[in-house]
Amino acid sequence: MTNKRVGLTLDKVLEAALEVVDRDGIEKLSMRRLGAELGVEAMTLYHYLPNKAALLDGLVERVVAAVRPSFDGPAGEWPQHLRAFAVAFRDELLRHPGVIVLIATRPARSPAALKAVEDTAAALGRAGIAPLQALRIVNSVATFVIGHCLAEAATTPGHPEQVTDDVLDLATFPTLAAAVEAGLGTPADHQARFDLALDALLPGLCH
Amino acid sequence: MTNKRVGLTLDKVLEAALEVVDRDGIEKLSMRRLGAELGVEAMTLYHYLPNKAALLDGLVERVVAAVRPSFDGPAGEWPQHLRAFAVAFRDELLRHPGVIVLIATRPARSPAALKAVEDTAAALGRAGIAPLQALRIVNSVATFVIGHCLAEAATTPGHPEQVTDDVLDLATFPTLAAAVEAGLGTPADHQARFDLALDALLPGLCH
DNA sequence: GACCCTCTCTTACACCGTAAGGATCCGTGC
DNA sequence: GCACGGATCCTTACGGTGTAAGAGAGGGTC
Repeated sequence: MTNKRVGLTLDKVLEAALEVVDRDGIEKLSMRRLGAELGVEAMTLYHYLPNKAALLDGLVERVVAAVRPSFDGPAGEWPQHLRAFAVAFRDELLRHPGVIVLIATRPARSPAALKAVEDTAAALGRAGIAPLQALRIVNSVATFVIGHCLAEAATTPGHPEQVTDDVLDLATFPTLAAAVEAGLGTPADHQARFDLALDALLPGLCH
Repeated sequence: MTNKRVGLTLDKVLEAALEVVDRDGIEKLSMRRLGAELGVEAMTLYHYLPNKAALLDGLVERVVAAVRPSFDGPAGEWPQHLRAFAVAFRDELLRHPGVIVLIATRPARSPAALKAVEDTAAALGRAGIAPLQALRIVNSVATFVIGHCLAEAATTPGHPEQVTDDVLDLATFPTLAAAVEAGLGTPADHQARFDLALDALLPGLCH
């Protein structure tokens, strides 16, 4: 109709898509809605993307690329390196809850993501760990964070139905009820669970 | 058209749905297709289910209920209990790869699932662990298994594009290339990674 | 037979991803 | 100047989705 140039860019498209997902959830991200968000018809987006799968892949890449672990200790202390990565990864995932399932589902294979993995694994290699074992360690930490964040985001405030759902039957589920009473499912609990498991996993991975 | 009674049941519907997912993948599960599978129109299914979400929840419940950890050691050795649960859970998830993402996304809140959690947590409680801590431990193991299986199923043969994708550039990703050469991404590697992380996690959770 | 409840179907609506092709704009070469 | 060509945007259309609304058939009970 209007046919006015909007000055679109793949980057702008992805940014708008991430905005939609963060605001309305992943299930509300459609080509038509994203187009409307950008003041453009849905089909216009296909000038920047071959299909919707590429859009989702772009979101994954964008979020993964934003993970910036900050650890400036000596290169030899790779457990701390892994911990910094895990913490930074979780922080970024929780910033974009709707994208977590995408990350869990379509592993990032972009050069940037592969480079991050390669660098971390190479650091382990310099500590005398064989490549296969190094990648198992890195992947273990990554999948742990993803699994944790999926659970955390699924029971985080704003999401439908908490663990503390309806009244938990004290008689049939006493332990569960007591745990909910003690704070199960709260943000602090998620943080504590993350720390608990990470502190268990990391030392163990250094056999 | 035919309007013949088929003798449908919620159980039969769920079973057929699981069959479709196992055979064709979760994205091919639609009400119309499921109806066709059962010799019925799509809308007929709504006599057994309020909506599609309930169908997916039913699938989750069905798969979760099939997890039957077998450990007959003394009740006190709860780390072995948790290990048996983790192994049985993974086995069942890998039997239904299409359902994993559902399980990761919509936590099971059925009485049966809650009872399984309650029982495990209660066992930890008998070992002197506080309810909140017990549930953190149980949840840590569960989310770990889910995260691992998501990654495993996403790179399992039959799924699109392996890690060993195109030729991995030996120059830019030497560690990665070496790991792939050594068997990264094979079923044996996934098993090894699962064992590695589980052996790291469990002793650590017993602080 | 009359009734009612259970089961099934038909129709319809609003949404989805995207294939195909037309319209407009703009930079470049003549 | 002007024509051309590619980049950008739109329109239309097709087959798919979940599901709301209501019609109609089957079988059990009075």
